[in-house]
Amino acid sequence: MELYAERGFDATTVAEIAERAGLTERTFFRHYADKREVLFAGATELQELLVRQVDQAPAGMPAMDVIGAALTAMATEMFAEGHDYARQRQAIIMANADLRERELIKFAALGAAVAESLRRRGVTDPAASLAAEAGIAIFKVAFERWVSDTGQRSLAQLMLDSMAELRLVTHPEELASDESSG
Amino acid sequence: MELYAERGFDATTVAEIAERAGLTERTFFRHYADKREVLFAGATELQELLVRQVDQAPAGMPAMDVIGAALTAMATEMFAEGHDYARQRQAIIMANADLRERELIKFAALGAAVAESLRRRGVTDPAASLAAEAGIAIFKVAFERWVSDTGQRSLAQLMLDSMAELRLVTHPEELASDESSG
DNA sequence: ACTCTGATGTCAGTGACTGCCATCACTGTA
DNA sequence: TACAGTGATGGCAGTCACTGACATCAGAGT
Repeated sequence: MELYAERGFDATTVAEIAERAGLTERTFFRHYADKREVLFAGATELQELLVRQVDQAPAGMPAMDVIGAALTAMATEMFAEGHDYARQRQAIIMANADLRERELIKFAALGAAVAESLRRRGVTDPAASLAAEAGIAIFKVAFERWVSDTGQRSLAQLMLDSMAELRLVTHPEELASDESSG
Repeated sequence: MELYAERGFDATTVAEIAERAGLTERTFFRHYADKREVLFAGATELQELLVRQVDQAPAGMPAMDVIGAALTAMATEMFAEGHDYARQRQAIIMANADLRERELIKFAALGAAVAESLRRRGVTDPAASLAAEAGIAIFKVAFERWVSDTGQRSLAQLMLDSMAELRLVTHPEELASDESSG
């Protein structure tokens, strides 16, 4: 992380990382599948947490409500890791095309895992996929705001906001008077 | 494409591709940014077509309707490339993690471009992003079905189906009697 | 014949990643 | 203590994607 922040991702060699970490290049690749994985090590925990939330949601709850509850729960529990750390990591990721790719694959894996969890709840197949994708979209928007924001609002709150906005988009006939002000 | 299909993506070296194509390895990299790009060369055209459709949609049309019209138009115009070719390419892509990553980045670029196009129409920022993401989700589901299907139904029809299903997920209160039968 | 330009070939190099084998710390067993 | 097994690590050589620098060559214009 230090080296990536100092000189950028591309300009950092695995040999340098290994040296700074006090181990061999060979050993580095035994811990991380590739150079990028250093930045995405926590993604699996995040996925497990989200899936657990969906699995444990009360039966009969509508799919999007389950998603919403899981997302806000994740936002509260998970991102105690710190706003600054998340921001630095995100800056590194956004500065490099390969890292952006890897981030997308992580999101996709998240979506797939959530969809599978929804299916376990009895949600039918297209609905499960679409609800999961919508959830990921909500998460992306909220997370992006949280990172680029000065840090005033909590990730959980931003998650709720972005969820409400998705409803506005897909249910335009429900809107009262919000259209002209947004 | 031949080599990828014959012996797999990983087992195919750029040197082999260059030899089969009758050119140098160096020249290959002048045409394609990397080894994967061979399979995604057509993605830019697809993106331009989609953006053009959104840009040219009548003013005042709701965002999701614009997306829907653009997607079906794209489905009709674009995928005259052939079902078999698309299926072979998709098999190659799904068999390799790096290729799946690249596909996701292409989808993300598509989404970003569509969102930008929606913003040019005056759609406000969160709505534009979310509508675009929803459009991509619709496209993914429809495309996946089209590829894995025996080829009976057109991509355009599958696109309409998946779009209707997204509405069902996000507007559960509208459903008439479909829930128990799906 | 000359020049300019763009596409290609040639060559050497960097760096990510892998396979193979030796080493070493640690654990359980006699 | 001695011994064997196991898991993590180091060391080393190799493959291969990808890049930069330079030479070459074909075609267009003059």
